[in-house]
Amino acid sequence: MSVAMSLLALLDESPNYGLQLRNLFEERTGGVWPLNVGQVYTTLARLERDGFVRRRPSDADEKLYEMLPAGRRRLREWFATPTRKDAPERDALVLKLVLALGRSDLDAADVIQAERKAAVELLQQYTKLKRDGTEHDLGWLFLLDSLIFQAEARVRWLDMCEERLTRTQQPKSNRKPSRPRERIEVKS
Amino acid sequence: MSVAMSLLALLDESPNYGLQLRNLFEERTGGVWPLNVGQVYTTLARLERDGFVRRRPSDADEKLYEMLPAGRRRLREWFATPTRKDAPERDALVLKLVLALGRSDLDAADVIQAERKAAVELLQQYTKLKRDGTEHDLGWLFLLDSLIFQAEARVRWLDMCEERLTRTQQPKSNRKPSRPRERIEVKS
DNA sequence: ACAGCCATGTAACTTGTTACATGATTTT
DNA sequence: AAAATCATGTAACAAGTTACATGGCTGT
Repeated sequence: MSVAMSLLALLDESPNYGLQLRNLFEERTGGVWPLNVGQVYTTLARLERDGFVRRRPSDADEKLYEMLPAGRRRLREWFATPTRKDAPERDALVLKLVLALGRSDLDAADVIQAERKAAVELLQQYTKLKRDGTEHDLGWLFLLDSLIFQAEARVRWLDMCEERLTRTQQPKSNRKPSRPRERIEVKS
Repeated sequence: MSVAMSLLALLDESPNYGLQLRNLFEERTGGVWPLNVGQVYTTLARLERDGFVRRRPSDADEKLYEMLPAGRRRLREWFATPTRKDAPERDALVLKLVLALGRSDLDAADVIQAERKAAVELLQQYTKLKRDGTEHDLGWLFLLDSLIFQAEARVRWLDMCEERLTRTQQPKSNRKPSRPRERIEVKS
């Protein structure tokens, strides 16, 4: 849906061509969400099929797409309606931990540590990206902040999982000496 | 991938049938992530096609699936390797805000408010679910905590966006009187 | 027999995704 | 002219998802 709605939003500003739409999309999102050109064409075809857009008849090669009333309605509706799903999306990382818990052949704490390392690296990557970002577009800030917030939440969650895990395993005792892990500092 | 990996993990514990696998999955995830039975069968077929599992030949009706070495390798690899994507997933809500910023026909602040309301409701739903959860499974706790952390992060992000927005719009002044919004309390 | 559930499937569809083909235009 | 780049497309696939068909079993 995301790509389709993006194209509708862009076309609502002005009729446009495929590649140009790709470029606009990547501009708006600061290149954080790359978009394969091919997908623009496939998505445009699907939007056309569904009666949301059409190729402007007056255009020489009929490659210029423009909005149709149904498309405008769909877009308005999308903006107005909070995106709620009946069930939360399945989260690969969470699933991995849940499934790791039962297994005798691996230590859930190890999985947590590996994932935590990756998550922290990602977080630092985002904060760096935000710091070095030359663009001062508000949308770009929103996007980067979102990535950072989500990544932070993930790291904190992993920490809580680790804590919960060691707490329940405490009774068995003789755990590995838990070297204190480095504190991560995150500036908003 | 999530469903496929779940089935592999469950089959790694013991060979099993389609419906039983669905039930096990929903048990482990406390019903938070419903799984259509049909999808179990389609996914099993794909796993079989790829040589990760097979129908046990000794089984009467050949409906019992069991793990193959390649499947075990795949599973081990999945547990060992942090899930990193080359680009972050596109986030419909973030996208919506980014796209809303440019538009003259709607106020981004309204979109934020609507989404914030929905996000807070979701968060409260999760905290309630966690509080009332009769099961005390560790995996269930992990899962619920993850949902809560992510939802919290989302709400905070929306607040930050709103703040950023009003700050940049301040100059223009004569904004709507910003009634103080209710504080949400979240207990971990 | 029949209603109802258990269980297994499958056809069809959605969104996302990319590798490749093709033609047009521009640069060297 | 050859190479590079722009631009449009298409075929094919992955993963998720559901509506429906089918067959077996169980209790009334």
